[in-house]
Amino acid sequence: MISKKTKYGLKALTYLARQEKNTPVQIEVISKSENISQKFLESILLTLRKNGFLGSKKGKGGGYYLLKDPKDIKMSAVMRILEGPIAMVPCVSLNFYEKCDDCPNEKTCAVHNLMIEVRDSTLNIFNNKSLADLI
Amino acid sequence: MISKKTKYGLKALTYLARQEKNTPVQIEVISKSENISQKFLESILLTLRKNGFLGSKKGKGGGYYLLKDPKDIKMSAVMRILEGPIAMVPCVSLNFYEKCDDCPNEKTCAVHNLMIEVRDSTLNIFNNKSLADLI
DNA sequence: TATTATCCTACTAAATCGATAGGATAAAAG
DNA sequence: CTTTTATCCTATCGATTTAGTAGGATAATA
Repeated sequence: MISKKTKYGLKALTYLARQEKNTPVQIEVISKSENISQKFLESILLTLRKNGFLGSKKGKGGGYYLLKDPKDIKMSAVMRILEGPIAMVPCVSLNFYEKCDDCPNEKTCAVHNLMIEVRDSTLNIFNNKSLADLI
Repeated sequence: MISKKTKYGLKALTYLARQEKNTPVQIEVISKSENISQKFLESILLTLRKNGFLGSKKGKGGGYYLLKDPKDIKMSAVMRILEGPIAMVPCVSLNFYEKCDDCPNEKTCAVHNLMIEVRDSTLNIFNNKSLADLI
């Protein structure tokens, strides 16, 4: 299960991707349109900006806008920023790898090998899906 | 990310599946072999028994044993008992469906449609993988 | 009757989640 | 300049979940 943070972040990104011009959209507008708590959304957009997905503008006429073409925003990149690892166990994660305390040998761990398969199939979707494909 | 409960449960099941005879194995034996807290494992095996995967025997020579042939234990069934939904959002879950509060229309929700794809690819693995395949 | 091992309920510390509060900062309008 | 607007940023918080632990009840075997 993904967190609401991730879900709301994805919804906000698709909202911005649907704008024809890359003119800034205020948090309030997105939050009302997508039924998301404004303050919560604010913190989500902030992390998306800090990670290079969004630009922002302060003051009147300000708001958030996409920095890249939706075609060039891969779902795998977005998911990793919002949700963290795509893998189901840390010992199988490509970007957030951690060794399991209980496992003496990954190679022979049944769970490990199963979860590699799951990771690959999920990654295959997220790597080949851009924000543009969501609209 | 799956919980440790799920991970430990899977490991315990594969441990039992590796036994040649279906003779009961004590919690302590599994917990030591797999480096799992004995009391925690106890509660996990209990839910696996209550859900028809394991049988148990009390007293000396007692323990847990598989009720079915490992070939007939589908990963999807195990995952649903241990972890819950396989889907990444409740509105896409086949067995644990819940409507999203914020979403007026599932059909047009970009996140919804993306997560259906992910669910199907994950389910495709778990449905076609039995406990026997893990060994 | 003693031993062994599961059964079962309740509790808990720590982490995470989904926000909320409130002021600082910067840009634009008047 | 001053007011307005909107993002920036830190801190806090209640609820829930996670990963166990405690301790006794129950049942089977020797």
